[in-house]
Amino acid sequence: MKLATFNINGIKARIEALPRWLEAARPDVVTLQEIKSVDEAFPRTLFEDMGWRVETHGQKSFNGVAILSRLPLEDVTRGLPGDEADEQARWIEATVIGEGRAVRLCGLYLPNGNPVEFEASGRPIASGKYGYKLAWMARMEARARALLALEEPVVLAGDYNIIPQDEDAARPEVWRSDALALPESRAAFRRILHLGYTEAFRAQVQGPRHYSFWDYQAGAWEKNNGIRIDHLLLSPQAADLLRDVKIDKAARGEEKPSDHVPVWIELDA
DNA sequence: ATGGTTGCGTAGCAA
Repeated sequence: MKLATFNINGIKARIEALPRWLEAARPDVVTLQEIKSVDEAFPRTLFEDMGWRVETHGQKSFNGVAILSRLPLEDVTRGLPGDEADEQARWIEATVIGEGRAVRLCGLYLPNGNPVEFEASGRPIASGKYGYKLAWMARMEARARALLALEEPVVLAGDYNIIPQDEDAARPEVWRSDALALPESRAAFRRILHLGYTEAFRAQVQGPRHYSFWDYQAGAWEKNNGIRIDHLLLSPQAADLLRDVKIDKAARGEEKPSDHVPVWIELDA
């Protein structure tokens, strides 16, 4: 089973690039982030005509996640539990029915968290967008813990807006006081990992200069000034099935690209 | 130091 995650930065803007990538990469399932569309405006039939099942959790103008699948999906749920008042569309789950076995798949778009406010002492203040990010991650930790209790293959795939370590940025010094790299953000990410998840990419690839996002500005792509913020976390039962992982870097160099590239894994399922 | 870009939606925010 080939599972991918792809922050497309707007379905309307990627109406050509996304189908092109799907045809070339042929994943079985894809979680999409930043569809930036309400469910009714998502071009569902375009993908259904290509053979994809389509499940969206959209929102006007911002955020929005979706799952496209060639395999059957069951028990689709929308929204991250833990805050009924949260209206941001950043979480979708489905059970993917593979040939061998089923995988519980979560597609997530973790809050960016910028701008961060600081006290005079230099300590970040956990309020506003940064506070929302940390609170959201605490809710995700609870959901990730509950999913582990299933003792089944679980994949948490998406745009985490977390640079896990300095080696995951071309210019780590630029990100020191950014919500994507602040110690509290990284610690919250590690807390989820340390529940018992495996980060798929780092299970197979070591070392610097592996990125999944390059800013549109200031020639970031041309200078390879990127960051690695799109991740797939695997429960132990999923990690045991991991065969291959790849960041599809070439997608960033194609026509009208997203600022993120797809990351995919191959599971023995 | 500043501006550098793209998307959504048609101003200004988000990233």
